[in-house]
Amino acid sequence: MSNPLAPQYNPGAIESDLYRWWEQIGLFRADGNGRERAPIYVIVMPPPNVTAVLHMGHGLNNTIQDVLVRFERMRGKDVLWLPGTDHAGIATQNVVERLLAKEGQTRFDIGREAFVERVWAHVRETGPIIIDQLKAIGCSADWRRTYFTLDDGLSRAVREVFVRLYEKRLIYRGHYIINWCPRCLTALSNEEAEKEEVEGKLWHLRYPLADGSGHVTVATTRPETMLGDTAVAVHPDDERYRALIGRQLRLPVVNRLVPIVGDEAVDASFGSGAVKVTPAHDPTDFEIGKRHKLPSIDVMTPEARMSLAAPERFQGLDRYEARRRVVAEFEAAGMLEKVEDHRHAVGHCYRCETVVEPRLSEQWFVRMAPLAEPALAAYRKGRLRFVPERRGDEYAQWMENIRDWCISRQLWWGHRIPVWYCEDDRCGKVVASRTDLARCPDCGGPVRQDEDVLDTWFSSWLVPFSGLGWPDDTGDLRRFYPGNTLVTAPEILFFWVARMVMSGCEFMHDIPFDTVYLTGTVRDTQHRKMSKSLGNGIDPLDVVGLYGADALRYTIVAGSAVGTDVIFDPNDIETSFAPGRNFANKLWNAGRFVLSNLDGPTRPLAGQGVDVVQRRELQLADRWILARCDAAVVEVTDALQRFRLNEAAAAAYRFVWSDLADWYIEQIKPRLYGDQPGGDVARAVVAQTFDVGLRLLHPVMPFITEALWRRLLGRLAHESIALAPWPAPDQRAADAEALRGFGLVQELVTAVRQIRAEYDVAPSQAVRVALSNLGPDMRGAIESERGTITRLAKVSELVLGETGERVGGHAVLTDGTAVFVPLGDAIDVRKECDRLADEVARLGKLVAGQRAKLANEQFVAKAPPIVVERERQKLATWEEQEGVLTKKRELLGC
RNA sequence: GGGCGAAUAGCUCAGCUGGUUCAGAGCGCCUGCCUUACACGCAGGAAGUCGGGGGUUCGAAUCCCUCUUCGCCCACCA
Repeated sequence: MSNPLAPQYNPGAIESDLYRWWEQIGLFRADGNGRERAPIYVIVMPPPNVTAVLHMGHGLNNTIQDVLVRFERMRGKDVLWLPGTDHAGIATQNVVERLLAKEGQTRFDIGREAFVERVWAHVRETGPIIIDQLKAIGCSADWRRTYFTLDDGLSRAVREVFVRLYEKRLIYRGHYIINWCPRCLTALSNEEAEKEEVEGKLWHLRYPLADGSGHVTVATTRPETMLGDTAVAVHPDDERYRALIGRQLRLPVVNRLVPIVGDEAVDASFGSGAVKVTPAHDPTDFEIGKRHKLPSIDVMTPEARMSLAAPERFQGLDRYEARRRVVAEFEAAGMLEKVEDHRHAVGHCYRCETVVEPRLSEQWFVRMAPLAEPALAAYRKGRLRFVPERRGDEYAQWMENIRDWCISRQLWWGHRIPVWYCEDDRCGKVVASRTDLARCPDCGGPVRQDEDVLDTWFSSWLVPFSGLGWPDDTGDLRRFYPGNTLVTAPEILFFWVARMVMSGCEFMHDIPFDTVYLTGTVRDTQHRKMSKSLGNGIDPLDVVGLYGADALRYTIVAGSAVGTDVIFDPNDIETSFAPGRNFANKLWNAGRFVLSNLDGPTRPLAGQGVDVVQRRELQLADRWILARCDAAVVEVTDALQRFRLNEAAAAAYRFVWSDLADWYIEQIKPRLYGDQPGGDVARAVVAQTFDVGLRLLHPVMPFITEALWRRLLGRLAHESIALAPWPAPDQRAADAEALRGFGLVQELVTAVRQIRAEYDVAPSQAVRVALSNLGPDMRGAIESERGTITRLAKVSELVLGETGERVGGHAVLTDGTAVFVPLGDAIDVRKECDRLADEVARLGKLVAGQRAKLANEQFVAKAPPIVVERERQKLATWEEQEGVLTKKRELLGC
């Protein structure tokens, strides 16, 4: 019959057509599955931090999500995959940079309104691109529900939450030292300021006493901030300095008098024991300043240049240039005591990696301790679990040491803070409002809205319910909250995951999900995180273009064990993704073979009709593959349930490639070609087992399995494998006898092939094979699989019993069956003797070791009886094999 | 500075509650095959003191201690 499929799998056209078709039949809609009384299952996904480009991390993350979603969907669960594509915050940063680059600008000076309009026009234009990319790798979310941060629905949720927290006094505003990015010109949360160890210096600077009677040495890593010093602090119990407390120092360079104060925060054992106090530029100093009512002098501009508060010759200098000048002036004045190397942690902006500047400013904060309490309790009670488990400790540790969340950002995009200030000085009312205000609700005077916007995560932490329509009481919300599983990247455990749990507890009175699966990170061969700036990334779409989405997905899944990172070599995409590419092609060709040998519906394997295949019609191989198939179902299902995606992929791979393609399909060829009877049975069994294989693989390789499945078994036009039932284990398929029997067939074929290869028997040359000492399993196997053996091992004649010849190749199978391949005088007797000697020696060692083990009274007494029995069996087998081979040696005259 | 993880074949990694998956897979490598599903394939093969050392146990890649090397998370000692 004609074969419509090309021998080489060509993913391109197939994949895009299939995706379109899936969308047409409403496959991904939770309300379109047509299931009843199904358990509820929700997976939400994180905001991609790049707007228009999918990177490998997202490829990984989304693939794993999709594998689990498809698995659950096939198991009949009502799946809602809520795709949270947040385009504010981080994403917008990228949009802005791309826009600027496109227009050759360094910044926009077009005013807030025009700017926001400009950015959002671009977002609207590029937004769908990431979705198209996710579609290209096969992600099956319900994209209609994709949310954008500035969507009306989401804005309502954000305001609702803000107002509620404000009214509960869990949101407050105040002057504190926050992390400031001088490049992004905004405040950052603690989590956004990534601490990184750097090699720095510790400068020891001398500050003279005002009366000229000596000096005090302070140690600092940041000399430039001394321009803003307003005191020097020492520990009140420090004998060296106690007498100096209350005295004045003359600050060099700026020539200002500052007091010496005593404060417990000072560690007398570090540096010189005296610390310069700069309340405007250091959190500790800020606290000291508050305790001693010291003035704060902000010597820097938002861009981290020296401000007008600094001496004139420093004004406008970059902070590092100012540092050099300050040090130089100290040195010139002989006030630089020494400089030491010093490793310390410095905060870096997580967007642009600029060194963060601690800066005193007025910001909005969320009081976190009350919110963390129930979120921590949920974990402690075991209601929330992490995969891998150890991530739970990180979660708990963060919750226990939680600090208030700085939520205001001095950016032009994102949600404006919904707070209005009355501009009438006599009123001065500050209102948080769910709706825009035009005038003061108290005095009716003019109002202005806070200029700041909210941290992008302030909308993201609400996604599990805001994405379902909250604060309205929607059907989605009742149905899908709480969900079950969150799959995401470990980098955003605190940014996002922990905060979602907190918001869920606070606003929905329940945790949003009970399981958090944290994926690994994609790294290059030097274990560096893949990133655009390093240029060590792989664009998943390149891989899709080259080998198809299924090849990408299989490779990703096969490589991601729980709790470990995934390593790819960006310089060798071909080798990196060869496993997936090869397997996709293998599957495709197995499918081609099966399809070209089916010419209509196959006979049912179970059920009532007259047509049903009877058990006695099954050959040993049929029973074997059915048993293997059942084992594969159990393995894959179990692995997916335990989030061991790599094991699921490996089990399905083994079943399809090793069992089905390498052995079963080879076995049934004569039957299919009509050279042997029973073609209809072979067709029925291969159709069923291949069908099961496709379904087991569908979550990992959706396109190719769908393409093959639709052509198989005369499916109806609207049927999709994605909605086919997940294969159930079938006790009736269990068949230990068939597994043993066909296992021996495999052993025998392999043994003959080995002998053939060993003695360079030409591939076209058939050989005779003689078997002796066979057990009952082997006899049964020969009876039903004689043809298989002779064909696969290229055997001209299979003789039971001795042949009387003595020159040839020997082997012995695990059941003790002796295999003899007579090779006449063509072979080197010496060589065979050596081979046998090696084999006997190997067995001899095993036997000796085993005897010693069993002679050990301790072992026999202490090991479980089952283990002891097993070891006895082993010994018996080895002894028998050794005996057979020793006899062979004697016959050969070795 | 505190907490955690990893080290297994040339490369990337599995090996889960100690004992029949116990030394594995894929890629790479060597040999032979264009056998009418597939050369992105088939058949065969070489290759590892399971990072070093010590311990527990009848038995350790697996559990404990220690050292070495990488990595991650957290951290206001200037």
